[in-house]
Amino acid sequence: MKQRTKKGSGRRTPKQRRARLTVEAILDAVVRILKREGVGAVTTNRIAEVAGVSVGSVYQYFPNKGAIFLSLHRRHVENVDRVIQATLVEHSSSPLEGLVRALVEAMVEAHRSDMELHDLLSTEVPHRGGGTRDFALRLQGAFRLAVASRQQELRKNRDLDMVAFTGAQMFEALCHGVTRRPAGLGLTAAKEEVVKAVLSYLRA
Amino acid sequence: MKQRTKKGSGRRTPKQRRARLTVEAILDAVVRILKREGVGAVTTNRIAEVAGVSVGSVYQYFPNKGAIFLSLHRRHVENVDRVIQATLVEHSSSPLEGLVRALVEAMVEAHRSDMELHDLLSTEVPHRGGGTRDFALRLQGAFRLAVASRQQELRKNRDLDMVAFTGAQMFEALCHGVTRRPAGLGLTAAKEEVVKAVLSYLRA
Amino acid sequence: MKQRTKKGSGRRTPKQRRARLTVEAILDAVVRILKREGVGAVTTNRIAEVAGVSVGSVYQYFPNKGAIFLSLHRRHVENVDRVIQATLVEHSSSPLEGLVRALVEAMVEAHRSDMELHDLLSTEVPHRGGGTRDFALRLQGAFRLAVASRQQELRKNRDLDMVAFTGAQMFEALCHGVTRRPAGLGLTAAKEEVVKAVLSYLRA
Amino acid sequence: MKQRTKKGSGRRTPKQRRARLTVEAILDAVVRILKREGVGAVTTNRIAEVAGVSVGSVYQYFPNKGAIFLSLHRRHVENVDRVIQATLVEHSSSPLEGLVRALVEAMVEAHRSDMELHDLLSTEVPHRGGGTRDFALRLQGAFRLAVASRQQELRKNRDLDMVAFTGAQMFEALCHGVTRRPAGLGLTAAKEEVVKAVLSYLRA
DNA sequence: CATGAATGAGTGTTCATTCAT
DNA sequence: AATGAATGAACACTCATTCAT
Repeated sequence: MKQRTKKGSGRRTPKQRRARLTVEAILDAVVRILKREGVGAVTTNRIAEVAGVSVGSVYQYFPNKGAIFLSLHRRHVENVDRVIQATLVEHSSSPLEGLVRALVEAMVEAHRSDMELHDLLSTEVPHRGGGTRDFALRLQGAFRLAVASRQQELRKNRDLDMVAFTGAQMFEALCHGVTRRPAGLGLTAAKEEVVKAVLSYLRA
Repeated sequence: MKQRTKKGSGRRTPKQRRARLTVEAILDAVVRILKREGVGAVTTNRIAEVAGVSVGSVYQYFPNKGAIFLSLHRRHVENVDRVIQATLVEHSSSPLEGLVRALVEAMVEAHRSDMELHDLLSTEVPHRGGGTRDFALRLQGAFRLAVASRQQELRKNRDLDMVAFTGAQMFEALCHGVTRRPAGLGLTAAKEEVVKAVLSYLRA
Repeated sequence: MKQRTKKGSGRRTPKQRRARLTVEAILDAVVRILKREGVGAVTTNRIAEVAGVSVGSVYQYFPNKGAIFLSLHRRHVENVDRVIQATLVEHSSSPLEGLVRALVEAMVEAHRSDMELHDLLSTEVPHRGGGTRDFALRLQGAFRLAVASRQQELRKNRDLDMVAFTGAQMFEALCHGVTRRPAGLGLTAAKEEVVKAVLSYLRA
Repeated sequence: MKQRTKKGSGRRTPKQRRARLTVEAILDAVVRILKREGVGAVTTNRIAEVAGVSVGSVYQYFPNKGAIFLSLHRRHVENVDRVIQATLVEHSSSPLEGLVRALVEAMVEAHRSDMELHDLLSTEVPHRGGGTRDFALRLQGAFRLAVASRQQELRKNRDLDMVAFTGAQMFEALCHGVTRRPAGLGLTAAKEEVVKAVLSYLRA
């Protein structure tokens, strides 16, 4: 209230900027520790140390350790979600195949950039559905939209809910799979296989 | 060395039987605590208490806490694996569709019986790939086998490795999905959708 | 030094008035927290919050947390002391019985108004004799005075120091007792009993 | 259940004996730290160190730090209570004066032996009525008993409840006072003054 | 003077693990 | 082999205090 930029622009007050920076520093610190030293090394004091702040500051922004992990999960999920939504919009008038290919491309890319982190997050960090559920639902929504507006490419009388649910499920799993594919399988081929799989299901 | 049955028969000594029982009691205790009280409540002392043995005994059979979780993971994976392998054998001469349907049926059943546990294990209990990797590979193997012996039902010149990998991936994800399907989707329909999805991919 | 009213009048500068107000706000905040949330909740930050000032301001007026409690103790003790001294003066020429009755009346009244606080202060807040000793001494002084000027009502050759000490002790304890009397004992009766007890000792 | 002495004697099993010993060691450690280093130095780790056990053991016998202080309070109160009750019984047929004198003697003695501790406990250690209330009630009970069986020494129609309440209150305060009397007042004289005060009240 | 974000030493408490019995 | 009391390193979290703005 006290400190406001003169114009009601989108710029944040210095306070808010600093806060956001600190929060990012903390989350990044967790990621760094996670990768370099494993979950066991992630203590609140270590986080503070690596983030270059004091433990007290960590607790200024997060009520407890769990909240930090949750935030991390959320950040990851939001990143991916953003990419997906953007792709969806960008290809709103492409034929199904183009859209699916773009989605696969985007998803795989989003994960390849930080796949190690994502793996750690999902296997080693406790997460009572922290946003994961949410993400799954949004992905379903995306699929529903994509399919609904392209009914002419699909067989009639298919249960849209079912298709969205199953399609989203398959899509996510297979995209993850790409980053984990055994040596010997090429990246491009693997992605193309995902596209093929998804399309063959949708068109079944 | 001291206590052995006189004959080298297959029967175990009482000692060994007791040991096996204790191990089972311990693993079951973990499951019970996990379900009723959450991961946070799973301490070695609590495990011993619920299992009806002393902490010392727990350490008689497991070198450390991690080993208990690993064993639990392994037990679960082995259960599922056993079912899969059995189905594979049983339907070794069925056509592809029959086999896939049977596999889905078996997999879903195996998970439905203890889906809550499996979810907890995979989201809340740290597991450095303990057996999960293994399981994925075996599943791929199963798919490779199934597909290889039914090449006539598939299009030619498909990369068997790729198909096995992608098929297995999809199969597992979708089967899991069935137990998590939104209210409104029937169980039978959901399973049939999985069959459809897998088949349409394999036959693509 | 900078800001002073031009004349050395008794009126305080606005600064000083504000300061006094802030100090009172802080002490009141402590009392409020003490009553509503217990000692455990009394942190310097909470005090500042409830007082409507910043932590920094709290430290402007008190060198540390202990000083706040000390001040509170002192404030309470001074309140009571003021009442006692006033009564003493007012009844300087009354006979012993009248004085004692008036003292009891005043003391009980002073405590009844904030007995809860006083109890908390004496049982839950650490206080290395902060002022309590002082108060006891002043009370003794009061008794010494009262008794010395009424020697004719007492038996001869009694040790004045002893009588003042014991009388003051008894007086304080019994007055406190009145506010803690078990249900069933009337207030007036309880006070009269204190008067009786003190008088019978002094006249013994 | 397992370990029992052959005869159902009062002897405890070694386990219980050891436990009791540890508990005592812990409480004694607190007292020692309290006296030598002040309340501020009483941390659970320090307690363990001084008691010669591990922190873990401290928590084996006390659920939390507060419980230790409570136990200490209780131990003190029980000590005093025991002495009082014993005196009461021993002098059940003495005249009032003898009983009161004995009670004062006992009480002062009980406190003189560890007056420093008692002061610290009541001024520096938080204690939400931990047994103090209880003790006050038992003391009242004692007085009621003492007075009731000696009605012939008292004036008629006095409210027994009132007398017990006020008498106990006075008794405790004055006995405490003895250990705090100003230099110049002799111990014997001070005690005798207490006797005089109590008697003169009871006989008023 | 006021502010309140930042600090970090220090605290209570837990829990995997050991080992004397 | 079984027991479970004892251990103590390690952790999450608090809060009195400071100081740049």
